[in-house]
Amino acid sequence: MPSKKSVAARPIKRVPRRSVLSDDIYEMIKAMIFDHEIAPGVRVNIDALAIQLDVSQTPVREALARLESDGLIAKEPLKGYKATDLLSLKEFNDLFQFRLLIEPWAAEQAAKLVDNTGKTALKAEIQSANTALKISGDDQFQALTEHDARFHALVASISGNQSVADSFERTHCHLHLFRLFMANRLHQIDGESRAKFVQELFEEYYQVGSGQLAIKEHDVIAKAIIAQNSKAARTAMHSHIESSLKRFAPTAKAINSK
Amino acid sequence: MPSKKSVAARPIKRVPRRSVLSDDIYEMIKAMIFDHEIAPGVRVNIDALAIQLDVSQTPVREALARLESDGLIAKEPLKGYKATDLLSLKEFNDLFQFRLLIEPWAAEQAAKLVDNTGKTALKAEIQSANTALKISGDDQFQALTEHDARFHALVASISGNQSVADSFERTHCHLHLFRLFMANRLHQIDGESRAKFVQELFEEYYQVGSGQLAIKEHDVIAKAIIAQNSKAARTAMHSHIESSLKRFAPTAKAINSK
DNA sequence: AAATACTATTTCGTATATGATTTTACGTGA
DNA sequence: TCACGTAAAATCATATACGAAATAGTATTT
Repeated sequence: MPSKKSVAARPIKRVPRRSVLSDDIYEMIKAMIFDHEIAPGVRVNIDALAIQLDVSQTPVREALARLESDGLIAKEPLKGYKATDLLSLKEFNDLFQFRLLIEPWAAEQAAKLVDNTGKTALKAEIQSANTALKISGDDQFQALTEHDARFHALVASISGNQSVADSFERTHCHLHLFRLFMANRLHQIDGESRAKFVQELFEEYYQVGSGQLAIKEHDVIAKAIIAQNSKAARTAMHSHIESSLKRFAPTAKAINSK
Repeated sequence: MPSKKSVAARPIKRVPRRSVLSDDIYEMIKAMIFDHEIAPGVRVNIDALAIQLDVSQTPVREALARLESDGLIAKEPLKGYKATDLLSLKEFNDLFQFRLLIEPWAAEQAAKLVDNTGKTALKAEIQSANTALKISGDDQFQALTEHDARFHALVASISGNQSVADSFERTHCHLHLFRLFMANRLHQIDGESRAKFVQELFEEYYQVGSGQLAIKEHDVIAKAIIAQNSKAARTAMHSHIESSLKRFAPTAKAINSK
């Protein structure tokens, strides 16, 4: 009797769930940290989080263990997990110094090793940045930040060195920068003392100015890599990171002197 | 009635368990990977591991999630965890390239920023290396490897840049190198064809030669840092990593062409 | 009134049980 | 003999329940 059954069973598309629940939970919690739904320094209650996400504790625990490894969550034994604090000014500078050590080299290697697939990917990413620039309103900074993260990860991956690419990704630098930015913006809302100063700084400088500048610098880097000009790629990446540091420094300072 | 009880309860030393079980399990599993109790590429059965370590599945899962983040364990959804394969020749070279990017810089910074605490720690670590050299037999290589890992981590930490120190630690480079070495040695036992070649290579070259050479190079680096000669520290670290690469390359090649 | 001790509540850590998916083994048929 | 299919075993993923530890709050004592 089963011959017909096997035929009948065929159409049932076996989609072997590509991701498991704990992976989804990991991404969800990361997103919650990203947009300050879980604020820096705030305790994370496993029970409450499990209830909120409507799952059991087990996948939440696995996700938190990974996030701890990532340095996004800190664990105090027998006390609980808490979101890590925002970058101090020193950590902020250290992070950029680290990037200066590996990213210019990565860009140089990328220029040496890039193939057609890589060139296409770079062009596509630059294209998506230009699209992001046309977005207006609140989402623009997030769109630009996401492009930024993807672009730098792409260059690192084209460099061909997995160790370098991994170490860069694990800094989660764009996540940290976005958290700084968000914290600053949130901070303005209640403490309106320096409102004018910071308001201008962001609405003007970051959303438009910095965004466009960063995109233009990305463009220079991408063109150098595509042209396989390794020296140009290296120096373009170097100065991009340095000017990025300069653009973000006021934010980092403002937060740390709050 | 409880006054006497409180007095009686006093002597019970409250040792607030400094580490939690899942952390211990994490270290245990890492150690099992380290000495090939869990061989590269082999599936890790959660149930069996939990029974073997005499704990429940929960801490094992948390530990495996962290090890996955570390790149020591790979996860295939709904299939299970498996120990990552040994470094390919390319990964081996990439890893050393990565180290060349950050460690010479770290040594340079360490020389600039080192304080008395750091100097003392460096001297102590060099001392422990000389002790390790006096060990005879099977444990010597492990002792030297452990010193090696500690020394490089120490320099990275003295550099003062947490991002750099973290990214270095997370490469687990000494763990990977030791696994390569162990695999090579284990491989010789059954496949005795190239036994003489490899036997000599290790008993002679690595256990004595490479060990002593590495220690001497460490000594040069340590002295440069203590003398706060940053340029010397940088170049010493650079050439140390390069000669380390040369010493280990035959092992990496032998394994990958097995 | 202040400090200490005790109790209660919350929260974490661990263990066990259940359901879903995959792998393996076996048997039937070509 | 090989291929296909079914069934059983193993294993992963998730949920729930229980026990232990820490914090907070309250009461009592000095």
